[in-house]
Amino acid sequence: MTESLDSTREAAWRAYIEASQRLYTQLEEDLRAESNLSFADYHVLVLLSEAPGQRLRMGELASRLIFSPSRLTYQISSMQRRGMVSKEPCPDDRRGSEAVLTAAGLLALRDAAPHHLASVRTHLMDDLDDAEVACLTRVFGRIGDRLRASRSGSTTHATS
Amino acid sequence: MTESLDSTREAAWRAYIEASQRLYTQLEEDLRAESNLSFADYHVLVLLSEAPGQRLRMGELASRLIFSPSRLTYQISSMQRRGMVSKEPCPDDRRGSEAVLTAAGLLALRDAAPHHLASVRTHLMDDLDDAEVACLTRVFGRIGDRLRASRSGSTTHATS
DNA sequence: GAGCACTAGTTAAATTTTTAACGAGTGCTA
DNA sequence: TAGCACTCGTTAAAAATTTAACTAGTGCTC
Repeated sequence: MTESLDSTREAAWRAYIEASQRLYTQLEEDLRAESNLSFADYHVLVLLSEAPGQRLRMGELASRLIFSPSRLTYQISSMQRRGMVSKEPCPDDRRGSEAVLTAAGLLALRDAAPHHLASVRTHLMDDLDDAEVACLTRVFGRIGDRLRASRSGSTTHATS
Repeated sequence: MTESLDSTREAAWRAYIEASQRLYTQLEEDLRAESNLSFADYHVLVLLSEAPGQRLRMGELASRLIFSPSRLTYQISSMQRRGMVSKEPCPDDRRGSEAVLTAAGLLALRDAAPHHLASVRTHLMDDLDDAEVACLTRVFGRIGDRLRASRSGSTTHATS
């Protein structure tokens, strides 16, 4: 199966894909153990806590999380059951609704954050020197930008 | 929420986590569109194709895929239904079984590989210069090693 | 201002993944 | 060689995710 990826790049690809998977698994496990939150829960809490009014439209939240609409509906209603967010109809667009961070949600985030960030440090960041950090930021920033752009363009018009 | 991760590293972490998620989503989508395979299907096919006798013990396969045992059972039985693998009892250990690549499975891999690798190139590798490739290999190789090691150790003995 | 294409989000069903419990086999120890 | 702790992998039920309709609302165009 030696096709179209030189061996240097293939090694990079394999190292990346394996380590990413392991890292994600480990972070989820730590988060669950320390705070009883999933990675998605945590991410929702962070995004809402940073948003003006600590609230976001469902669609906006979905696109930032890279979640499908229906997945987000499920995610938010689960967090609603657990008291971390509430949902309010959107004032200017009666189709829409917004997810709002509750006091309990903010509390949960404040409790979880130190552990989670420590976990990110131990499993990833403490291993990296400054040049490597810069490299990751540059590489993944660029790739994220390109993917974000290609995805927003692709639905609208056909390939031709 | 400024705790325990300096802003440079926080930026790296955010860029990484977003781009990784987007990349994974994009690759899955491409793979499914071109070959009607999931990322997991493809990965199983690669591992089996490279294994001696094109066969692997369930446990071995699970640990390489970073899958839980039950998830692998499901994954393999799904691929079995689609004719890509078969399952045989393990000769030396009557508890065990091995997954074996079928001719159709190998065919499916050969069909899918060029498209998939092209997709890895377009969405990731073509953007990287040699220094960046080296950086990724080094960083993720190291992190993967550490996570692999910590995980195998952790079940056996307690923290003390 | 009626018709219509499009957007926002939800719901229902099917699929996948996790969690927990289990059946069978191994291999050590007494 | 009986007992027992442990491993291998599967199964069953619960939870999460995807896929495919579908409801309601928007905002154009005529």
